[in-house]
Amino acid sequence: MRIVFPDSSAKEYEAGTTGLEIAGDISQGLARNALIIRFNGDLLDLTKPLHDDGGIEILTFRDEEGKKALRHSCSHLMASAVQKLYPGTRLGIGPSIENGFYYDFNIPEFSGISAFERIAAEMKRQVKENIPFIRKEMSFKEAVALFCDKGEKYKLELLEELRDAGESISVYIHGDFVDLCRGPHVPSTGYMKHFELLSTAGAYWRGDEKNEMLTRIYGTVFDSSKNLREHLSMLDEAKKRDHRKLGSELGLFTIGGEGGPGLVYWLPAGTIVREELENHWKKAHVKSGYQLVSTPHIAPVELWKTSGHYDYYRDNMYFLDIDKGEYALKPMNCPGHIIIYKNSKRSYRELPMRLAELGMVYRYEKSGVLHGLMRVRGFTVDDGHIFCTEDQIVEEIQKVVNFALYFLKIFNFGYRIELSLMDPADPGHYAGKPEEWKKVELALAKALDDMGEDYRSVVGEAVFYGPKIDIKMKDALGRFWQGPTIQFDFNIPQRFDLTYVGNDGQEHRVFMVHRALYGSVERFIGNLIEHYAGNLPGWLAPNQVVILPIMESQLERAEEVESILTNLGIRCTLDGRNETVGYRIREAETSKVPFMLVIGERESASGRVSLRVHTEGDRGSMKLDEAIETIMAGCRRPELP
RNA sequence: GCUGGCGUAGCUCAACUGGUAGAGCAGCUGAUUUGUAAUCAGCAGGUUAGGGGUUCAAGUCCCUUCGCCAGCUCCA
Repeated sequence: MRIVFPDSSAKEYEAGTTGLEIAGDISQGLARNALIIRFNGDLLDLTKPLHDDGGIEILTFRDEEGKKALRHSCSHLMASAVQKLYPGTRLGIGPSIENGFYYDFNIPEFSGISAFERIAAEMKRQVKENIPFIRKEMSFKEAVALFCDKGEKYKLELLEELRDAGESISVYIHGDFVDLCRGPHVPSTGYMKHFELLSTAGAYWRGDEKNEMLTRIYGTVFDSSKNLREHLSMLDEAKKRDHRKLGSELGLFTIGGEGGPGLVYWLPAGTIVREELENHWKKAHVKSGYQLVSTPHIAPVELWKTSGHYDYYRDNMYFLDIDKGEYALKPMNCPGHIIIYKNSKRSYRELPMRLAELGMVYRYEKSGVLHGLMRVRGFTVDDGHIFCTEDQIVEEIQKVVNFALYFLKIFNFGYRIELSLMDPADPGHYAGKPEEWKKVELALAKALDDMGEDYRSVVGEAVFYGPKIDIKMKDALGRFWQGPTIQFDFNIPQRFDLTYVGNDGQEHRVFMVHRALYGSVERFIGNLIEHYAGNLPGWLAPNQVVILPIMESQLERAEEVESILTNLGIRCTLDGRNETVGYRIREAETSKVPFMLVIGERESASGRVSLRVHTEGDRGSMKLDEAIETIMAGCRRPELP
């Protein structure tokens, strides 16, 4: 048979040769690293004998599919260990996921995380034994008989769904363990030397809260102990950067408890961070052609009926009775901006009209989903609504994407753009006419194409009221977060009958775009804290400089320096406490103050200071002006767009 | 919301199978006058999340409410 390689070179092999043998023919190293193959587009086991001509790709841990196969194989390995140690364990599902795998079980008398050691020991034993994974194909009936025999009720339920698929059913066997599985798998258990069991949690069977709760065990596996160690230390680092921990250590905010779950109380230091972010946001928006507005926190329920929120978002809203009317706390800012738009008859000459507000919204979120600043019940959306004509769409989208990227650049976030489009199979689900959708979808794509931005189109991901562009931001640990979002809206202009008078004297339906760049100010600050590990850039640091006189005799000079810095708009504090310099420096370092000015006898007499930079250390003695210059540069606010 | 875990001083954590709470840090007071990540001493701090129950006796066992954490589900 003729085998073609990815570089389009080709070679003849005898029929029945396996992927592993072909890999070995290329190099020993490749054979060692190979996990599975892609053959004529199908992912197959390395050990499967090949019979036809075709294109082969040998996949290793560096390939996404190879990684998945190893992790999925490891979930089988773990399941076999669990089933051996806990007889009577019924298997749920055990897929690979980003960064690892899990398996859901119904385990009788499971002892939680303390069982990990035993499970891991059994897994290691099997790794050492290097048991081969054997694929076996069988008819639907045979498979039912097999799993029925084993009492695997969940597997039988999964099988039911394959009943009419008509394909033959495949199972994978290693040792005594059998699992319903499409594959592919790595050749044997010996491939999973570098695994780690991570955590356990409850999970509903098939993700449905009406079903029974199974025990889920999470783990991960890598191709080398180095990579495993790196991943584990990344998890460790993420834990250290947890914004909830840093937020309370740095005195930025407090959430929940007596103050109510999911409600954020900004402490003075955290308020400075917020104010700086918001002020910069406002300036940047004014400069970019937005008009700032402000709307109330509550509005009559009729407004929410008109907007449609009452129908589809009621369960997440808070209601209150005032006089004889019913009101709702705003879960979104758009209806408020609509009222402002509708305040007078609008001319095409006023468009595009860009309204922006840092608007606090309240949404009922289920108690279990609340998480620090990332998921709360009251938060500030940096909302903007653009009203424009059809001709202006492309340009407005480009402007707003650029504007969003400007904000990510300020903080050195990476990014990835997603364009969410309608599902053409289900046009009834969406507001607006399909031909309008097409037009706008093309306009969004054109806007991105013209800018030369890479993006991924996701069909069927659009919300019902319009297509959208989501920008996911990538932080210092390589994690992606929900970032700026730009959403087209066919629904609201229609519901509120939003129009403008064109140059033809006729009324036209206005086009509307919602956009948020920080998303939620609260969540964004959470992201910033984790991204910077609490070492916020100078302009955001609540306290920018600590002034440290060494002895009481330098207190007067220290006060002079303090007032000089304060007059320059630098946030500084004087720490003249009766403590050693070492002690006060340590405290300034742990509270992550970017700069320290130490003033001793030598400096005091000569108008100098000794500058120390957070995490870097002592910069030595210098003229006050020189230190101020360094401090001002380190605390400079970002350039406006 | 669901499942599980947890809740002891401002923070981090102790208190064996039930025998009426203890330390470090922070705080306060004093001594010390300090040269780049913790000077010393003293003092104070708790209805053990709230409520109810079992017991001679509850931080510890049971019930319940609240909150927090992990995961699931959800996320216009």
